[in-house]
Amino acid sequence: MTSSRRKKASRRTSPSLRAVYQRLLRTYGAQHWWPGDSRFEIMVGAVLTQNTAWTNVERAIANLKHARALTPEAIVRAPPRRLAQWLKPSGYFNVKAKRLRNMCQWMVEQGGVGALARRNTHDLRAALIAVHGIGPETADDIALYAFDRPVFVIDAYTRRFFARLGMIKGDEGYETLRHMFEDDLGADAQVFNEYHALIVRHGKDVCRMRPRCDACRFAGICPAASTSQR
DNA sequence: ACCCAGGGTCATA
DNA sequence: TATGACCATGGG
Repeated sequence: MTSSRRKKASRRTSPSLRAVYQRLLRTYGAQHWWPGDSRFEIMVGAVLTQNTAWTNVERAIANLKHARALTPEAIVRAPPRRLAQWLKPSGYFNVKAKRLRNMCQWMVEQGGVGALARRNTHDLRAALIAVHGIGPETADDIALYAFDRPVFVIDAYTRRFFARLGMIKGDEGYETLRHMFEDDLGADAQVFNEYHALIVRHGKDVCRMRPRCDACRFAGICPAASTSQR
């Protein structure tokens, strides 16, 4: 502890989650998530995009549409072989065929999309996670983007991004982070919707936790750029 | 040729 | 609790 003066508070006050959000929004504009024409299509996309590039998911969904199989009933009815074939472009097609069928079977049992929409957020989330093949992130994608619930989605981009900003460690548990964000921002589905989409957009663009990150500097939120760039 | 993508499950230790 | 293997296609 030298006697040298230190800057008050911190040398650079950690940006608030709100401030980061505004930054991203100004930089990239509204993302209009989730791509999809119906609640069900969004649910299907959430399962198919697990560890998979979205462009591949679009092809699989197009296959389902052309086969007129984009309903829970049609998917439950479809021969497993055929379903896997439709899903082929999205990768992991054998696994995803089962997961998608599990979800659709569950939906039919629960009374369909309309019945799900009437459930409270907590129950809906728990029920989704209970489906084999739907983990916390996929469940939250569905809760937020298909059912407009104020649930903050935590994904790899979110961890990397905020860890880089020094706002989290990065290895916290899923629920820990989710509550952290939700408590800070307040339950606002519209903000959560846009925020997560912007984080993904920013991450997809350039930011991959490299020594240099042009996207972060462009957005003015890179820690390394805080002194030099605006 | 290599790396990775809008994860989740299962088997080990 | 915490790693590692596995799933599989398509784009950079």
